[in-house]
Amino acid sequence: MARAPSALGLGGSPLYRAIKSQITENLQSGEWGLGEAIPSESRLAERFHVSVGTVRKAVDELVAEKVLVRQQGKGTFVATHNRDRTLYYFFHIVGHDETDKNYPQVELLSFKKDRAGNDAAEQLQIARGDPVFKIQNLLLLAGSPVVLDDITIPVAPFQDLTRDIFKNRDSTIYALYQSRYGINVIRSVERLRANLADSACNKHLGIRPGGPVLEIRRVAYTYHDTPVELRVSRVNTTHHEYLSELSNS
Amino acid sequence: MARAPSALGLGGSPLYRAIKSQITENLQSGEWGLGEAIPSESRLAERFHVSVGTVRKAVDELVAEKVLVRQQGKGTFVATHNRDRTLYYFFHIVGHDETDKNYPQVELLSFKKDRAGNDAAEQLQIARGDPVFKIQNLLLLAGSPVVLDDITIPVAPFQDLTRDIFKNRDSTIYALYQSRYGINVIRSVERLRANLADSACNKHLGIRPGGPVLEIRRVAYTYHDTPVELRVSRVNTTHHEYLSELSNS
DNA sequence: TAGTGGTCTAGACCACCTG
DNA sequence: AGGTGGTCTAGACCACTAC
Repeated sequence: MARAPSALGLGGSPLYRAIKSQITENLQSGEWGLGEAIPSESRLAERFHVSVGTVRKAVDELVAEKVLVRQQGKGTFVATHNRDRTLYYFFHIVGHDETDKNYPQVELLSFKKDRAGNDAAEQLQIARGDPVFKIQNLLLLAGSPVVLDDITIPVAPFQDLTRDIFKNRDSTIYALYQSRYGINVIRSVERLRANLADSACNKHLGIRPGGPVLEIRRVAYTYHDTPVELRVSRVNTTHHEYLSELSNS
Repeated sequence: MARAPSALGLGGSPLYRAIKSQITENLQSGEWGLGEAIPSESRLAERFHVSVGTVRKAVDELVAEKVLVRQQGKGTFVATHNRDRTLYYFFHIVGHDETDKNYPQVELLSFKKDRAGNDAAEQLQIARGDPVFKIQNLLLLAGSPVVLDDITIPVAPFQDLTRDIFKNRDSTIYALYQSRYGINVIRSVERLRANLADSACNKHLGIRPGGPVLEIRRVAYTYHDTPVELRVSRVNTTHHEYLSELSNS
């Protein structure tokens, strides 16, 4: 019953990786939209001329990467960046007693077009002076200001973005990137350090000058390790903290 | 060619979970020691009376949990908590430019037996007043003091631990827990906040009083979510920072 | 009842390592 | 050459969901 091995596995990589790539391409091309079901495993197996087991292995990895979601008896669906998912995947600020499970309230402080400085250009892998959007957000938890976000994104992938579009988004910022611009944030690197409050922290977070403030510098990436966004957050850790869970599964 | 389904899958859970449990038990009982190879997949399949594919699925999960390590052509080995692995899995302090790939130098400042206070008791899920070891460590990176660790562990699982055993360990602290006490740290939860330096930070980390210091409170867990260790770290983030990578794979 | 994902089997060949 | 893990196939039955 053996079949031709590696029939499609060009470049020496296993077949299921090739299948995974093809599925990813269909995802990116929009053939299967957000939240929709993709074809059943047996149909995919026919379409790609491989066995169901091979499709399963490809889908397994995409599920592990949270790109797809399986539902037994129903089908396999394209994951969406909704509040339940993204927010708590990339948002790590909780109350000291961790009871804070409310969504943060967001206040847009400023939205402007600017040019990339040295640091932003390097982090976003664009040229210095390239146009970027600079956005300042204030996050309130249980009514009090806790996080001050300075977001920098290149203009290029977000051409038609305006203050109104940004402000009137339905859900999270990453959901906006995904639904309107087809950009899927799948990875982030955060660097944290302790600082002393400057006037902005004092003004917006109510930390007294010279008080402690947690600074988080995050770069968010999409496929192929392409940087999408640089975000510098300043956190008032008087009643909240940054939560990092490291498990193995 | 069908076989009796769920022949061993007691309790409604899939067979490969049962196999996984049996492998884990053999691991914990010490039948297969650290760094040793476990029997080949075909032998395990015979031993447990299942097919190789089922064994593979069980081993897959244990590999994902970093309990086992596969090496093509050689075999499957029991993971060890050596510097290459644990250290960089649970140690997140890097230089601002991330060039710091040197092992930290450790200086033991104090080691004493004490009784658990309210907070430690709660975090470690033991009774208030239960005996604990309290250990203070100073970590130097590139020669300068950067991290001050206050470690609290229950005496119970570490009965015969002494200052000498602790100080003269071969490798990392978690490797000691594993090799001498059979306790495998597999998960940790860290909570970070910004503080102002106290006298201890000033004395050991050279931060001026009132300077910013990053505080990390970590609880490390072994199997069944049993807490093993409470560790409060104070970090001088003048030239170093806490690195958190969140990917999906 | 029909379709989907979830589990399990049995056996093939490949890539890699060791002797 | 023989053993090990890595990939792939083909087909079975189960559990769940929808109609």
